[in-house]
Amino acid sequence: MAAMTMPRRRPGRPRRDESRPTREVVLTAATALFAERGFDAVGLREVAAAAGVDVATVAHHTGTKAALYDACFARVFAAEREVLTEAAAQARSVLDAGPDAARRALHDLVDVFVDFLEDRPETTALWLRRWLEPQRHAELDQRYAEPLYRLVTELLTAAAAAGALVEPTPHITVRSLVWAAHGHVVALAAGAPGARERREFRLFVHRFLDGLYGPPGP
Amino acid sequence: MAAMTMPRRRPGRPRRDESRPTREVVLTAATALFAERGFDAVGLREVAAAAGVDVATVAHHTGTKAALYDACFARVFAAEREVLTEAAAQARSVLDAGPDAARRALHDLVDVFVDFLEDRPETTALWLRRWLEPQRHAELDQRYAEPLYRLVTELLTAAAAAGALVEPTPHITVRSLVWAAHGHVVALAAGAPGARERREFRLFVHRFLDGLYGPPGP
DNA sequence: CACTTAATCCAACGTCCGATGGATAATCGT
DNA sequence: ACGATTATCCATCGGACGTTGGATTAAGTG
Repeated sequence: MAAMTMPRRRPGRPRRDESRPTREVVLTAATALFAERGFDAVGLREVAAAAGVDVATVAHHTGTKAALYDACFARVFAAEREVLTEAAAQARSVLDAGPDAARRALHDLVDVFVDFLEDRPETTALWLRRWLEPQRHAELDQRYAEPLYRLVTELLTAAAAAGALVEPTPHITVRSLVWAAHGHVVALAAGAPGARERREFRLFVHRFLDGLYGPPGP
Repeated sequence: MAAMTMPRRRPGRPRRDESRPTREVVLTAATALFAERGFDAVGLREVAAAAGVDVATVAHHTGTKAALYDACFARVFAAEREVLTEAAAQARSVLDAGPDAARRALHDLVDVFVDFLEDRPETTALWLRRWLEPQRHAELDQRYAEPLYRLVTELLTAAAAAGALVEPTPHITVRSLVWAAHGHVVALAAGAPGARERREFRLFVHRFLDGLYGPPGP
């Protein structure tokens, strides 16, 4: 693999763990703690201990505590954006291949979303904290939240325009599904029995989406 | 009005504000602050200042900071429980008066719930904080959250048993509706245009509930 | 009037926090 | 071999925090 892009080791004292950049180790530890207890309840010494380094090392890699917080959010949300953007593009590509194909595409899209949240439950925790304290996350909003909502809302709108489904208020539908999914993750974390709950929630969402496919016949 | 139940003024230094008990003033101020920023980001001196008293007065009336926090939650959740319990009883009483009546009763029930949340948005904030940090609210769960969920879930189950609607997983439906409502309140707080959004969200929920009334005909 | 009771505030204590200056170690470039 | 560069830790500072002891005020009670 391209030796040109493989950066030669730079001068300086070597990292404690050569396998993973210290910054990544710190961010991972901090993300878990922030997700569980929030900005103010987590001390930098605690983050440092969880990452196996000194508090000054944390500061050296991520600056102030607020910058560390933002970096944790950005990393998680960027991963989510990547997954969803691709899934939405795939859904859109089969949108006008008939109502059945469109329906399956939307099912797949929400399944990808729910899979992602179940796999990385800290995403839900961070989103909830962001919603609770919008003033602390103003910039993140424009970079992640708004584009994602717009993406999926436009997808629903396009599906409705193509006659695939009936949807008078797509932005409310999207928002409600997103929140229902977060509620699902919280219920799982609170100890709801796992496998069955996961299956039933997907069926619930599918059933709900199918309800949008035109009014019931007479 | 019963002079017997009207307590004579007890000895001691009079309150600053004779019209409202100091404890209530403190709880109201603390609730707003905790809802907005959470337990750790709010200082007792800040609460005291918002209530117009000294920090020692706060301690005198509510004990430790954790006790003050719990008292705020209990007050808000008790109000919610009161409203919902009555609305659920009313819905249940007309449940077997035919599908149309049952449908209207469920619409009314969720309207009461959404009305309450819109009226007191701090309820949503406190619920989200409780979900994020369940270990801090173990006792509140048993007193408020579980009974409420059980109440509404059993209502849906009874409605399904009476043949009024089709509902394979009532607990998931209830939870999803609750979370969608909280998402609605958060969107309103974030600046979504008010009156229209309120109307559309109710229509959305009604539409969703109506989708449970049997599968679409062939 | 004296005594009790209740509400309020002031001042202080010990603790923990985020941030920082500076020392040390290990690697690279020359 | 030697300075430059980077990573790491130790020690510390000023400030904010929750909590508490004790003084003060104003009412009821006898």
